[in-house]
Amino acid sequence: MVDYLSKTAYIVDTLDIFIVTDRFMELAFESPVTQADRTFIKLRNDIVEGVIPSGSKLSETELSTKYDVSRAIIREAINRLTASHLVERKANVGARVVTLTPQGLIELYQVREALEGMAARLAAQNMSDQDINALQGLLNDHFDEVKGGESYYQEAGDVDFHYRIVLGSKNTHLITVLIDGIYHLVRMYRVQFGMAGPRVTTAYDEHRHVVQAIANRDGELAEMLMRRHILYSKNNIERKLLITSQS
Amino acid sequence: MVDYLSKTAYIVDTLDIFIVTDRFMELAFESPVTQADRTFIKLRNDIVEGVIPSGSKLSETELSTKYDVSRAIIREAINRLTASHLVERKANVGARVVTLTPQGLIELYQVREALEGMAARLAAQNMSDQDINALQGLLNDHFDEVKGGESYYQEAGDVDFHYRIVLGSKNTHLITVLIDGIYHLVRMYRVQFGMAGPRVTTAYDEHRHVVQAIANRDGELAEMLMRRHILYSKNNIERKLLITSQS
DNA sequence: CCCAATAAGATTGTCGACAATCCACCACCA
DNA sequence: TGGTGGTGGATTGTCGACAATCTTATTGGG
Repeated sequence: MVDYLSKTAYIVDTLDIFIVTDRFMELAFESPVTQADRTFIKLRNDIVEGVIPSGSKLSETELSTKYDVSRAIIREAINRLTASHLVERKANVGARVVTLTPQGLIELYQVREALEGMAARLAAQNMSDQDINALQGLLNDHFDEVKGGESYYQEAGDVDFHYRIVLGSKNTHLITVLIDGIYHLVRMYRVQFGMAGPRVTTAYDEHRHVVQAIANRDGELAEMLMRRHILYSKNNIERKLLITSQS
Repeated sequence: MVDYLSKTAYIVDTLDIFIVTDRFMELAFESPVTQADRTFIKLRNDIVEGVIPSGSKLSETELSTKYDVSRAIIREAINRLTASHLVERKANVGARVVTLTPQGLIELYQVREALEGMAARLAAQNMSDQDINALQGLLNDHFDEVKGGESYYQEAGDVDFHYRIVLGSKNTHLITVLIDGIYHLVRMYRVQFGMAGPRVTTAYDEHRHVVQAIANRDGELAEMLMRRHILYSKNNIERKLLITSQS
């Protein structure tokens, strides 16, 4: 299993590297290394970005020629993607990219709410003072950006914020389920349903309150605030979905 | 991905069949079918039951002779076990069965608390009246057993109870993460740290209260009660761990 | 004309062999 | 003697071919 807390992590998305800032880079660059790893990451990225359309079939032979590896490697990659809930597989039939639905998005955010709420609670109890300081510094940087009108930085900032808190929980299960699994799906929804920027300033305030609760070592409050933050985010996305589906 | 809500589920543990009662059997018997599936289930069971000791190395060649299948199948099984957090794998080195630690048990129960709490909340909103009736009937049966002193049924009853609520959430992610992943680890801890029976009557009351909240369609309360139930359970196990480690 | 059984084609499942990597042991040198 | 570098053995990673299964098209019957 990937251990994000020590330096032995061996699988990390090459794309998230550009989202998560500086001090996590060291983790991120540690060893993808086997060919199955690389193919898995490429495939995952193509799926998340929509290069391989949602709902389409994943032919093993086709992919093996496309990515120039043997079928065994494609199979392993597909198996891992199945574990991440990015593709579904039926025995003797094949694998398909998951189809994105409003219902699926809602279910996803319900799980996020539960897990990240707990992560915030644990972070309040397990993060070092130093980590908390860094987190506050991060928020200040974001504030300057938001204030300066560079609102397109918000997405990266949001991801970074959530990553840090999840990692701060020091709970291996939480970390892997969220970072290896759910976050990729979330990003897939974001990209393919086309929801970037907004909600910048209010989200920023919510982040600040969560961090404040963590700094006060108030796990219960941190959990409540984080759950609300995610709930608002869900509502916001749902609203956007309704609008775009009407137009 | 396994779809427990429809009838297309294709991977189900053969052992859980004996734990989960009647009306889920139909789901459970649906198609294990590919050889990799069977090997995966056998291997998982041997790991959970401790036949393959916690922390031991999983040699692919050795297992392939032992289970009489090719190495490719063993590799696929190991990959799935890795996704379930039952084994850990390092590139070019090999796979090992996870080592069980008190810390790991605590982390596991933290995740359970978050996920099953949410499951109870969603079950209150998504279970059919009919399902709720069945659940209440189940509890009554358990009551008779507990009253009659057959407390060894409690473990099965407990598992059944939790399964139903998780399935009642109707949330695919919750269902797969808990049933395919976390529950097997929980059982592994139960078996190998040797913690069967007790806490029967109090746990029974807690179950009853949760069901009552669900019947009242009070999701918020159901979540709170479920979280407490799991928290108590965790504390109980921790206490036992301390005792056994002292003696 | 519609439905069912069947056969051909294509896709996934499984296997054994070869290549790349790691690990432990041993020799060699400071 | 302690450490460093290399070598041999064993294990994992990768590959292409064959077997089993599903899907689709076709043919025959009602």
